[in-house]
Amino acid sequence: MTLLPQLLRKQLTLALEKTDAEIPDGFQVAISLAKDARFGDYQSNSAMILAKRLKQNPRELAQAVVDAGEWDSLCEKPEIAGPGFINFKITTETLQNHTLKVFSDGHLGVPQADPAQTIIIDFSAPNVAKPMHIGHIRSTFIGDCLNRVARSLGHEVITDNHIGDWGTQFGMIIYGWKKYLNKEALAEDAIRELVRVYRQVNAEAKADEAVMQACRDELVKLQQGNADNHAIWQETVDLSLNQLRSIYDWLGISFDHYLGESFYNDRLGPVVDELTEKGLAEESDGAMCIFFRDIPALAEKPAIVRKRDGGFNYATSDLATIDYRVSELNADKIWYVVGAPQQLHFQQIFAATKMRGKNVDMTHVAHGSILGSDRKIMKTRDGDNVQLLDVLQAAVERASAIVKEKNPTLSKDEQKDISEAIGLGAVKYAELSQHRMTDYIFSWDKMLSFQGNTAPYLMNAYVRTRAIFRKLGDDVTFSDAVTIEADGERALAIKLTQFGETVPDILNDFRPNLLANYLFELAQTFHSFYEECPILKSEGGTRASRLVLCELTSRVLKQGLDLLGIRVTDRM
RNA sequence: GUGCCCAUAGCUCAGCUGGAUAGAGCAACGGACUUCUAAUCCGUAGGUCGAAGGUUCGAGUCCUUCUGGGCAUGCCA
Repeated sequence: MTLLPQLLRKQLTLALEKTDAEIPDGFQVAISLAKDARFGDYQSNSAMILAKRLKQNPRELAQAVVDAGEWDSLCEKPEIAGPGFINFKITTETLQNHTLKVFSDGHLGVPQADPAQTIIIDFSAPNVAKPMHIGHIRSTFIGDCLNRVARSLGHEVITDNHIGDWGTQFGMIIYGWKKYLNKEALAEDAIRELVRVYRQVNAEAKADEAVMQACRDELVKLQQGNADNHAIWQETVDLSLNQLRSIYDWLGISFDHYLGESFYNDRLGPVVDELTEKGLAEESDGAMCIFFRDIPALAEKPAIVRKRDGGFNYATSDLATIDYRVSELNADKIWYVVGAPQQLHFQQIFAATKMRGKNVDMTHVAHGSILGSDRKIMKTRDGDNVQLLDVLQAAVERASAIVKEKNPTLSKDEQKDISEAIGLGAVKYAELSQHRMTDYIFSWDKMLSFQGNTAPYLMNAYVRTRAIFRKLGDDVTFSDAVTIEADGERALAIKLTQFGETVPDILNDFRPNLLANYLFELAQTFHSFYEECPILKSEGGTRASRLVLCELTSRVLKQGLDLLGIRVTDRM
């Protein structure tokens, strides 16, 4: 279905072509939301932009365009304001019809991508044998949201959790496993026990060179394929993954693949060989490096693909990963949802991929950092960061206390279900409603806030819609007419039609917060409508129309929140 | 040294490719619940958009310089 701004753009373009203005090549008119509802629904600044290029009077050009246009029933005759703004107000008739179209559209007005593309999203990527801490929520929630949005637009999405399951830390883990492991504790909470063992060995190794050497020996044995060490490593990975999966399950997040670093082990050597044969990598100070001499920003920043000691770096691993994704997974695009500090690394591997002649569109979807109370980044290595699970549990507990207080008659199961939806939703929304590049200091208040611009506010709007239909019973047949009279009805209807404009926008710059903002505004608009326009107490066509608006709000909120990874419940 | 990111109300943050009187939430103050869930609504108050220049009819947004923070910068990932 065609969105309202698209219809306006088409008419505006036709109008412009009828004037005698000389339109520069490639110039396209643009329609945006009206800055202020008093001006109308949509506006175009294109007359001013064009007039500037043509050195004409912007107001006169705007007037000529408006006069030349045929606006029919789409909108009132556009008004010109200020230096040359063109303001559009959709007619009531068009808005009513369009609202019905959205209501009967299976995608709620969201246009489907054509052609659909195969997109790999690489996100979350925690390390094995370590607990996820609060810093992991950014990549995890943003990645999951982009996955949901891209799928809803009709793309073929493959989610891949590129876990850190290989590396030097396994020397210490294996050494500790053999010497200090408590099997019972391992069965109880594997990651906790692995961390305990790792820390103990780490402390010893720092103090005792012999222990350090023993760890290195264990690592070498692992790398050379020693059966015992490989079995220990495998069990460590399996146990850790089980625990990670249970958190992902709780969060409603799933991955198509868990192709971690170890998966690419035997592909690293061949990558370096190929780079060397093609002359892309060269020896420097004993290491094999790719130089980017043609790219000023990277001219003095080579990427090391093989260390002096023969070991490989994560640049090598990422190049091998790209090969697999392109040749085996047929990726058109790869999105890396990884923190901003790794920008240089991605510039390098993207540049290297281009030099290798691979044709794949890659984006580093960077995000800011979560800072500790000392304003320092919470790094994965430090053990004493706030753990993700602790935050999630605290949020659910807090929600549970409030649910019990507000709605004591609910069954135990319902209370649990609702508390989880609210608590987990609140934490997700706190993350996703913020611009992804903003750094912020971790705050329990922020994560556990349930008032104002939060997930429970949006969920509450949904609950209000369901309460009405619960009261009405099952036998609701929706009217095939929407009549818009009250201000609250008009504001809600136009807002509802804008869901389909918002969702594709998210992927323009990978911004889940645009959707969060939209849904918050929708909920606000609905709450105002709800206060102003009684539904069940109204009659006839008004009632029927309001029920449609209410049901459509319900659907858009549910679907919109689902795209953020947030679940709704019928009561709360 | 070089590069990237950030600085907006008391606090936490929006502000899309330059556009109209810079917006929310929290906190504060004043109203609205025998009513479709008040986790709500309505209203009041709160700002030299870090500083100084520049481009433009128009700058929170673009350019330059400066200040103050964060991060990255050849053998961890």
